[in-house]
This record gives sequence, structure tokens and C-alpha cells, in this order.
Amino acid sequence: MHALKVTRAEDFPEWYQAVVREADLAELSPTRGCMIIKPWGMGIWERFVAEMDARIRAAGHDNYYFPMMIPLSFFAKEAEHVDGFAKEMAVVTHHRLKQIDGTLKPDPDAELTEPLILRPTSETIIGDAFSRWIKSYRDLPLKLNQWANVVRWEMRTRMFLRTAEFLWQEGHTAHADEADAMEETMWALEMYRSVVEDVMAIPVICGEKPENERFPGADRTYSIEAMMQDGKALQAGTSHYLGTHFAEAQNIRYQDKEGGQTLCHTTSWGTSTRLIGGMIMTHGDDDGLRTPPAMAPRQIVIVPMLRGKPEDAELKQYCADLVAELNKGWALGSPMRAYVDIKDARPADKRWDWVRRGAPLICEIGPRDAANGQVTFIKRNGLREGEKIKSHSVARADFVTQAPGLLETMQQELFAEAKARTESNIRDGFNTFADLERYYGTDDESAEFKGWARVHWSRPTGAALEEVGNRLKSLKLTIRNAPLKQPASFGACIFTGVPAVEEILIARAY
RNA sequence: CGGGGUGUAGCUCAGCCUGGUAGAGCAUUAGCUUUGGGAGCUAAGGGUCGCGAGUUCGAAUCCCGCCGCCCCGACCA
Repeated sequence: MHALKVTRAEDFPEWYQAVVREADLAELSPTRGCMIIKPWGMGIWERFVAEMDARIRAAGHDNYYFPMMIPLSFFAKEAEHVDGFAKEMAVVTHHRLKQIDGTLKPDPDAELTEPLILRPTSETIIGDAFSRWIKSYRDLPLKLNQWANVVRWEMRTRMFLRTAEFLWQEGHTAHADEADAMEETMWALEMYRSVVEDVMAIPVICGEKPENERFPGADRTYSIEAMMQDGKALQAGTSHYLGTHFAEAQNIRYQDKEGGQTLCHTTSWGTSTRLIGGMIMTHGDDDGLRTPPAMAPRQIVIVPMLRGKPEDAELKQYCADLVAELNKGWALGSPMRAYVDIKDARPADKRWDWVRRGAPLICEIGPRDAANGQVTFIKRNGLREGEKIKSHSVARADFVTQAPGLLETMQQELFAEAKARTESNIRDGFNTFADLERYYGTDDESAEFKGWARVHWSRPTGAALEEVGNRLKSLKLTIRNAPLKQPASFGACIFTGVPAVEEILIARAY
């Protein structure tokens, strides 16, 4: 019997929601489409922030904070950008409420002369600042980052994966030329890969988005794509080379060494709380979440087998000493995070709570363990042997010595497991569109597992690309990206039959 | 925004077809028992049956409208 009522095989979307709820990550709020991130979920996000913020700063970026509300007129400046976001913007129109016929309503006499939009992303207001801050080539490169909330009025929301409000990080940089801006774009992509793979243990494929999937206003968009346990792709981070589009729209220029006024080349890059959804769908099992040790707010949770008797005091002391000792140790490059759960609840209930949350190591310590100087624990990956829970008993001193290694091994095992699953579910051998149709089927009985397709194409543009998109859409497929690692030679284009120039990944996506 | 489903106690749901004034399990609280692993017994508390209007002597149940949630679609750096 599993800790969750729904299994992945029975109903993947139901199972996903069960994990979010049962692992105490988040819940829906009374505000439509928005979620309340609970302590365990927020702790996971904060781990992500800590890891990524350190890398962003180490590479020479400073953190800033721009307003959540942006004057509407700012968005009118970049045409493609407007097209991309206009349909999902929340607009602030009034600055006062008034009792009208017994109900609170926006005061008609308090309408803003210019509406404000809740930022869906900050290119426009940051670009405005750039145009004032950048005067000379000596001011470049300018490298900013902000941790913020953004709002996109989505029609259909899903916890973590797509909500009306979410938390993210947005990097914005300005450079003297394309080469420097492209270096930044690729740096951000690689930095994302390293955090997502090394810290979250989610394997990804780095690549460039096709023209029709670009960020509105970008010259080139790169992404990291991750395969979920249902075979769907999740865009886990994006990095954009914006060319001079925003510089033109917002007059971001610098005086070059020859004294001329030159347009800056800008970039932007972002990752969001969506990654937590990706972590759930990569590492979750039928007992809940398996939190990668590097991401776990608490890596070792000790559940004392308290029995409401005098000897409880001794047992509590034993556990407190053990935690203190563990917290002096280091694992995965940080001090270990151990915790004793002394909540007045039944030990078995507490154990299962931590199993569902996915604490990497859960120690269940009773009076006998304390008397014998032992630690009894379970590993969240490899939790069961058959149907039974598999527990381990070792001497306390050995546990303290082994704990960092256990956490590091678990981190590697989770990554290796996901990596193997991803690789074995990317299929080659599709030579024509008909091959794709055969594999993915024309009618959607989505219960059957379908991974990704790796195919060659001639990289059509414009109307021809749109046609390709439509054909794929009939199979509910999208082009995810063209991996940075390309083969030496290409076959025929799967769509047109002409010689191909690029290898791309095709998948169903979140 | 379109199609389908659904909404009854904190959670999972029964009751609805065939109208008669609210149920179960889990959870909560209290007591006793139990104690190396999601305990047992007893008792108690907890519900404007999503919201509104209608039919009726009487509506969780029938009719109409609206809303939320879930799935599919459209849309979605």
C-alpha cells in the first residue's frame, strides 16, 4: 500500500496534484489561479534561490528590484512584445475603493490617467532604466538580475506549472556587441543547466528554440528541456538574445570609442517556480515526492519514538545531540540540514508525512536505539523492498560519518535514474512525418507512454514553418529545441524530404 | 473562452434517478487501553448540501441561471 491514493500509472495529472497536496508543497488560494506556497514548498524554492543566486553573483551580476506595476505605455514600444503578452495582462485602473449601493467598488472618480499593468516580465521597465544608465562603452556590459513575482492571466492554471502569479528570477544584460551578448546568453543557459542538473537532479537538453517558439521580441531563444515521467517535455528555463530590438524601442545606446552613438545588444533569461513542478514530475513516486538532497530544506529528519513515558526525555536528548552532531558535518557543498520532529503526534504518522514530503533520510529512533547507540533509518529513494519498507540500523558514530555520503549518493542516484529514463525515451529512426503519425497516433489515448522524437529537418521559416507547426499540432506535438550538440551529418528533412540541416527534438509538452 | 465531468463535515465520498428536513470512513477533541513502527475501544464536536432564483405543503434531490474546481481543446518567453 502506497502513501498516495493515486498512482502515476493510474492517473498522472491526479497523482501530480496529490503530491502537491500530500507533500505539503502548496495549495490553491481563494484568489483564482494563484497558489499559496507552503513551508516545505517555499523551503525548496529558497534552496533553489540560494544556489542560483550565488552563481549569478559570482559571474558579476548585481541584484536590483524594479516595480511590480509598469505604465501601460511602456508596453506599446516593442510591437512583437505587445503581441506576445497583451492577452494575459492584469491591469490596474483605479486607486481607491468606494461604497456604492452597499458594495465596495472602484471609485469612478479615482480612475488612473494611465493604467498600470502588473508585470508579466520586466524588459520594458528595465530597458527604460538601461537607456538612462548607459552612456558610454565604459558602462558596458551592464548585468542585472531580479528575484520577483510576475503575473500572467492564464486561462488554465496548474499548480507550479502555470499559475496566474509566480515567482521567478529574471536576468537582464546590455552589451556593446552581438558577440558579447551571445556569450552572456550562452553563459546563462549553461548556468541553468548546471543548477537544474547538479542541484535539482533534473536532466535537461540544452538547445535553441525554433523561430515560432521564440520569446516575443527575441532574435534567438535557447531553452533547457526536461522529460517528465509521463514523457512530456517541460521547458525548464530560457535564455534570450534580444539583438537590438529593445535597444531600438527604448533608445538604449552608448557612445563608442570613436564617439558615435551605438545600439546596445541585450539579453534576458529566466527560471521560475515552475521548476518545482518539474522536480515533482521527475522525482516523485507513488509515495510522494523524493526531494533531491541538495534541494531538501531538511535532509535528515529524525522521528523519535516517543511513548509518553519518563524515558522520553533521554530519547529526546539523544536525538538532539545527534542532530547537533550531524549539523556540524557537510554534504553536497553545504552544512548538513538535520532536524528532529518532536511534534506531539504519532510517530508512524510523522514518518509518513516525511515520506510524502520526500525528506532524503528519515531516522526512526526508539529507546532501544538510544540505549545501544544506534540509528535506524530509511532512505527515501529505495524506500521499499518489494512492498515492505526497508530500514537500516547502524552505530550512531557510523551514521554520522556515512550521512554525507548517503546524501551525495542519493543525489547522484536520482539524477542517474532520471537521466537513464530520459535517454531511453528519446527515439530516433523517424524518417518521414508518417513515421511520427504511426508512433504518436492520430487519436489521443494518452494513457500509453510516449517519449520524445529526435528528427532531422531543413529548418523552414515563415509560412512553411507554420505549416510544420500545424501538422505537429494535429499530433499534439511541438518542437522543443534544436540541441546544441548536433550530429556531423544529416539525413532528409522529415517534413519536406529535402536535405536536412539540423536535428531537433519533438514532444508533447507542458 | 468551447466540450465533458464535478461541487454534500477538515479530507475521500454515499444519498439525488423515485422530493419528507443530513450520512459513512478517515481526521479532530476527551477518556481508557496499547506501544519497535500508518493502533484498539468508548464518547463528543463539526455541514447556510457551491451561489441565486423557481416549482412544491415540503428541495441536497426537480427546473433555470451563475460560480469554482478537474480533464480535453484553444491559448500559453
